Amino acid sequence: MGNSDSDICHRNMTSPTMFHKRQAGKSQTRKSQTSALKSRVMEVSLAHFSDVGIEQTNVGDILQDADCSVGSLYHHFGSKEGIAEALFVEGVDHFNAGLLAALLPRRTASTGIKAMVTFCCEWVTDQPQLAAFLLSREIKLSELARLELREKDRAFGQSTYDWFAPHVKSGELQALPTALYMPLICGPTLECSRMWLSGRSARSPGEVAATLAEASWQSVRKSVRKS
Amino acid sequence: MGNSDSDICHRNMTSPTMFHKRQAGKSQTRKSQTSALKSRVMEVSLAHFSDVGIEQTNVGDILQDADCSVGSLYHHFGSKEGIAEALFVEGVDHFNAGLLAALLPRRTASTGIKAMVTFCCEWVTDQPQLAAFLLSREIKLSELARLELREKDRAFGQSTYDWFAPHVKSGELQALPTALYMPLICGPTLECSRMWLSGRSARSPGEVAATLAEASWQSVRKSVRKS
DNA sequence: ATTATTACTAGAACAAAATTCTAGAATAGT
DNA sequence: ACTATTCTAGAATTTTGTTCTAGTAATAAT
Repeated sequence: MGNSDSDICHRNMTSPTMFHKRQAGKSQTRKSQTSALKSRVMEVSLAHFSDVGIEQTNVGDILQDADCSVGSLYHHFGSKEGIAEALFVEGVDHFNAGLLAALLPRRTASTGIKAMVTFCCEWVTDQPQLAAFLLSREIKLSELARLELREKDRAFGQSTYDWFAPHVKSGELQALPTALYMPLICGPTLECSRMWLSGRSARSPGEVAATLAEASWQSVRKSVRKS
Repeated sequence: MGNSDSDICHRNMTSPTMFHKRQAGKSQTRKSQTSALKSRVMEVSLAHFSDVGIEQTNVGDILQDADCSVGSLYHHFGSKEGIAEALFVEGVDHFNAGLLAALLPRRTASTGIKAMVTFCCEWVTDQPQLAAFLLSREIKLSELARLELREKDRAFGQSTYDWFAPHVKSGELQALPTALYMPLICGPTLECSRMWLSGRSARSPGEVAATLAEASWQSVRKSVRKS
């Protein structure tokens, strides 16, 4: 309302560009610059998130450390939680893929189960920051990401179940509700990981991998006891 | 600087009281009113926290739902995180106390371990909100609370270990690094709980308690296999 | 009983931080 | 060449957590 010729006081009085501070990489394609920017933001954010938590991390620091502008960040991620969401999905993907790669080639029930546990232990020990982020907080996901993740979860569950089924049939593995295999096999390891990552335990999962693998195997194998 | 008689524009121009909206409970003692206020805040906060997370919860909503003033809230809790901290400590206390109460009276290794698992399952199923809050986020604790909790953790670990030790000696339980007992016994259950609480699994821990108890027992018992 | 001290309540003011908004630059598509 | 789209930029805005001053009830001290 009340726009006149003399009304020169627009919302933005300054020209936001003139020349760009950040066009350093002159010869690079825009595409690669963009994807580099996104990974920089995610990397920097992960460091902050796993250090002080999402809430305590402020966007300004991410901007500064990743040498990114407000506009770019909100263009690519939508919000601070959006960054967390992207990290979460990427992390789950990476973990699931690795676990399957460790499991599928095994031919016996015992080696398969133990490979799963061992993989968990190594993965957590190898990338403690990402592990801490995935294990310590439940991210508030958007509806879209929730569905995407649900589907991936389903596919992952199916793949593992396809591997389990023959061994259940052959009597090596107990027949259990599908939803119990993962918790029984990886639950103890993940719990140890949480302890270690939060400093409540000194022993890294890597150090106790063999013990955990044996114990978890005992919890799901089918066996007749002596006593 | 520059205070004069005419400088009547103080920081607070309004009298914040005059009469109080909230003095409804006339006959109650101040003490009980206060503690009622604190529990109201904690109850309301838990609902919000477990629903949308600490970050997404805004203080204004808590204030409104708990019918509390800004001043009171910050007097009692110091900050939003302070409320979370209080909830966390209270929750851990309650859980640990319950677990010990379930474990200590048992006389055999088998019944003790199974009682622990069963208790976990029931506790989570009985108070899903508190469980979701405790399981899904790692709270940023103050130094004071961290130490307090560390000490409680130590005492709890000691109590459980005192119960375990004789059974290890008698050969019923495996001799394991101390830090592994809890993860092996409760890890699968807690993992199932997370699944259920986040809607990824339909089966409540309560429904699968017996199966979990048996499996966890197999993972820590000492036994000679037939095969 | 009177006063001093402390614990608590109240909400306006403040500060800090997240996000929106407008606009310009690079790129892709026609 | 021109149009549409994606991306970058940072000032402006909004939101939200927290501080601050002031007043009230309860308790302790004199």
